Amino acid sequence: MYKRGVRALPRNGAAGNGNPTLEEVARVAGVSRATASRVFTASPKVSPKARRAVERAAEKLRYVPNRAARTLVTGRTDSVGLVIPEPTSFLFGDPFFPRLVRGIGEVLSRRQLQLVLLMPQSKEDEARLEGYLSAGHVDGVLMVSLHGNDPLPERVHRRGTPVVLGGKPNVDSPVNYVDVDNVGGARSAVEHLIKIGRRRIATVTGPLDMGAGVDRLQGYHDALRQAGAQIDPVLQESGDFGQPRGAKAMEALLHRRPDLDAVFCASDAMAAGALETLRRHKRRVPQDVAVVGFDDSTIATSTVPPLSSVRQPIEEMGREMARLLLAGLDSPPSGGKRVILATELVVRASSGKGGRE
Amino acid sequence: MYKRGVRALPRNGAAGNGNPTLEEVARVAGVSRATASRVFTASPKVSPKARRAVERAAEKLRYVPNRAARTLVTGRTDSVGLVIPEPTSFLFGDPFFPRLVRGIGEVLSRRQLQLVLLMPQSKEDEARLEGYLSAGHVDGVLMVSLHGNDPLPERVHRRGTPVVLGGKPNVDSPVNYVDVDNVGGARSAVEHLIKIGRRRIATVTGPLDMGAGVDRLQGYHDALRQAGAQIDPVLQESGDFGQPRGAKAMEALLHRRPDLDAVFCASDAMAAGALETLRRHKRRVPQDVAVVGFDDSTIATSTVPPLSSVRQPIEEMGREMARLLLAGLDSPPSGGKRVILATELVVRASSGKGGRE
DNA sequence: TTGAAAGCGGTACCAG
DNA sequence: CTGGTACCGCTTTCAA
Repeated sequence: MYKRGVRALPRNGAAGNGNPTLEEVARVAGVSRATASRVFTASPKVSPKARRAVERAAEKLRYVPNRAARTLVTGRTDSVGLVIPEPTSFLFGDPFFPRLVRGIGEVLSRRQLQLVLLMPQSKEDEARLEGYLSAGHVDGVLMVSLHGNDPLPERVHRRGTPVVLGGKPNVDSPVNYVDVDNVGGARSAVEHLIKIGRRRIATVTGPLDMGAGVDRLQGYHDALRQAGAQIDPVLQESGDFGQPRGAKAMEALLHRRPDLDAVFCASDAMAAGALETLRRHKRRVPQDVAVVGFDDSTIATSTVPPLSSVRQPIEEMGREMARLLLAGLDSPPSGGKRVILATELVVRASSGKGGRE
Repeated sequence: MYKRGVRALPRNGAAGNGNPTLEEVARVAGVSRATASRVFTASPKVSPKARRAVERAAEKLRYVPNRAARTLVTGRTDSVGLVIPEPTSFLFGDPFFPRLVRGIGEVLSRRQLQLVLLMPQSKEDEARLEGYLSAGHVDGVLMVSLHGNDPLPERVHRRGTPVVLGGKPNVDSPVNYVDVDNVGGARSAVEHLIKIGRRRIATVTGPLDMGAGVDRLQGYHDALRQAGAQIDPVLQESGDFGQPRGAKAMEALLHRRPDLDAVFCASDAMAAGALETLRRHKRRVPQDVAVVGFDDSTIATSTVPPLSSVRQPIEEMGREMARLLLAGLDSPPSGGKRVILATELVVRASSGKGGRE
């Protein structure tokens, strides 16, 4: 009874194409499949002669190992997914993401891991994505820009796939995450505004269904409270990190409190929007209204006047996420690890020299 | 002699985690593995009773089919890769990509295919990527923004993986592609400039290692030649599609030909850069110098004055790429299919009313 | 150092 | 309609 070659015609399924298999390489090299395999798994115990024979055969046949087969036995895919559930227009417009991806890529690339970016655009996409991630397409998952109480990370985590979040999840969750000190950053921004003598300090918040949005608002509150100031909801308007909403929010704030003398925006893009509105309303910046943003992105230096802003180490955040994931790849399922990175206030003309102090 | 459960301890490799297998689902459901499999492959021949039993068991065990195993036998992964070999800063900055991704995503999503974005950042990344793509991680590959004579698409194509390019490859290649009519678009832009009476028409080209760059320059030449004008290399400066280079190129052109009266830029971003430079040199647009861009992106309407530009159907290009790939997924390896989409000139103030005609 | 063989978790053919 | 079973291509004992 044969074990192979029983069929008259090759079955049509089978890895689709007629790519060479390890078996064929072994045959050409005149060794067993086991030995050939050892060559590709960098196993130590192979004679130089056998190794060369296999390498030559592989080259000749243009052999590439079938990942599905390898994954099936090793349980590894050597790739990790980065999930960003944002509309493409947002994803590609925000200067945050390229920096994050760069940081992540640096670390993963060194470990020969393939980074695949996944961008669910709808509820159905997310459902399918859960299957994709749970079914062993990737060894681990990084997720950022989660809104609301997205169940995806926990679900994937529960299936035994290592997960690291960028940004604190909204609900308490056993999933590892890396975040920047949003509370502290916002607090230092507002403290700075207080120090330069501003008293009616407004804020344009981020999306309040995201940790970053909530925390930056928290920092704003903390600083005011600590200075013994009242928290006035009229001085607070919510946004979405995008420039148009920043402009609109500023409009609303000016309407409600024409006498405000400073505004802290939870992103540079929104701060840029606020500047537009202030200009239209003939408010001088920083003389009449001081402005501080958050991110210290390229936007901050290209506005007129340049924006004071809270700098976050985004590349480092990406690197740290990747490192945390790598750690989780080797060791058994871990959870509850968190890393918080420091932020730093950068003062520029929008709240600095030329002001009225 | 047992076939299963021979080992005292479960082997540690094996799909890593202890996720439930089809075998277990079948056992719980009281049916054979074959029947259970039929339920998940949407095979018609299953009794309602058996089907329900399997579904219940699967639910209870939180079963998710192992993709590697399935792929190994079917040869399909139900995912397709989109390769964009650009630095992250460029990728995320250019308004071209979100629109393309949106178009692609629309079509793929409907077919339940997972889109994975791959962004090689270095030569090593590209080498690894070739392995990833060739090893059967994806059923098909879309590639855009290829520079020079990148061998990747042909290599992957030769391994039997369907490939569709966005943008004409530089060398003649058997790979399918979708492109917009860059030559025609550029020609109509320049014809328009001629028609409004401009005679010393300069151009800032795209990267000349890309089809889009070459073709738009070609269109510029065609229009001039057809009008019986000389082609003056002094009126030509090369760029990279990015805004800073557009500004610099304009600088150089003004220096060489202070009397130029129009400029055709191969991208809106570069046209925006050119506008900056013209403003700095106190040239009025369009009175002294008319400007036309390419892309008709959001940039075009936000500059002062708004830019005339060549509109390209980018979402449609994405959709068409996806459709072409889908066609290739079902049928045997095809090649040489090409789709060219029409472009359209949109005239705005930078070359229109208020001019000197 | 090497080869034989037992699976990894599915799919699909073949009998019944 | 169902179960038994032969693979898919590779890794990894186990013995030789």
